[in-house]
Amino acid sequence: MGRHSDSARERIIDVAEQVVIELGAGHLTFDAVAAKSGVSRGGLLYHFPNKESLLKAMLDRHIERSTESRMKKRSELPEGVEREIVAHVLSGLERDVRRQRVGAAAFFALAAHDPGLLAPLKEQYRKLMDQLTRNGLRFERAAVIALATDGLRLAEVLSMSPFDKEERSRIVAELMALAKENKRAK
Amino acid sequence: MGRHSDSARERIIDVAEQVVIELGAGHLTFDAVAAKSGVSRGGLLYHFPNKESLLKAMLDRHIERSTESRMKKRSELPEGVEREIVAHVLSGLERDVRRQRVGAAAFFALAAHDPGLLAPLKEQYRKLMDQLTRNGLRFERAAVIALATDGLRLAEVLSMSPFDKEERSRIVAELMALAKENKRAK
DNA sequence: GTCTATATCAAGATAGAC
DNA sequence: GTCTATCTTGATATAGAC
Repeated sequence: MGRHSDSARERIIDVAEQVVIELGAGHLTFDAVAAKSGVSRGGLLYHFPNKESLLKAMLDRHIERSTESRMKKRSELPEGVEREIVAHVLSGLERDVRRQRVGAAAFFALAAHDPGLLAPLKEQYRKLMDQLTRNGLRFERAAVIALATDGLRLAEVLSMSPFDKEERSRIVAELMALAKENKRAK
Repeated sequence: MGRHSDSARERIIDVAEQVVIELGAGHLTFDAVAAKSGVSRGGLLYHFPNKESLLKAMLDRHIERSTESRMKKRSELPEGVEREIVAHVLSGLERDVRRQRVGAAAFFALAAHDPGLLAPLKEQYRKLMDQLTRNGLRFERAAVIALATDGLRLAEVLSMSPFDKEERSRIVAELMALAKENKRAK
């Protein structure tokens, strides 16, 4: 990476994300991306030989962004046992639902196409767990908090979360309490 | 419902589930179902005028089964504050991954097709929360445990759970402990 | 109530010009 | 590196026979 051709690639991914946001994952087609980007289908296929490669690129970008977002949150938090898990919760539940939706869309599209393509995420999750427990947070506690965070984000991304604003705050507060409580109990 | 034509409908849904299990959600087509069921495409379309209606039927069945499974577990458990949540955790994480996968597939296919179709699940989840907290379990605690359960199931259904058998047991044990601890703290 | 046959259409992918 | 044109496939839907 680093060539100037990257910009075209990146621009195409931008447009693909737009399409997903506006039309939904099921309507992400080369045609739609071509129309919106000004690039022809053939042009697109130079950069992404098939749809799978485009979806992978979208997923990769989402992973990168998620990690960046988490690191940013982390840098704003004081040191301590719960620093990593709190960064995960807060960055995972940030209020930019649109952005989350894009990642989820690539995710679902890949899951439908070939679940095997999600394998890299397993490795990713493993690394996350390592980081979360690095400072002494109990493994089980870290896992439960991380899983609940991801479950809530999933529900919200799919607009099927039944929780109102106040209930959501209470849930987030509970996650925080569980992260800290563990520290004391140690 | 209750007509004898129901059996044909049910059989078609059975086959559709089979296809999803064997080929993946992305390859669920009328053609594939027709080939496997002996019923022609035209015959299928009599029962399900379009793919969306088939997916909805699959999702409905999955919801029914999940509820049944939870109620069954519930009946095996002693009374107590944590009875409902424990039934949810245990039935949600039961080891029949194949069955879970079918529900998830219909779920993802609907999410890709039109996320709005998942709206009924919001109501469903609301009802679940009501049941979980009926016996005095704190709302936030119930939500966190339920969300973590669902997050773990999602990861497992997509074969992206990084946890081995022993780690999984520890996570489940932690969920149980959180359900009971809450009781004591009350 | 279930089938055959067929129409329509859109998507992914290819080949080769510029 | 990007384009046009074209090929192939397969999914959805319709009409009407049995």
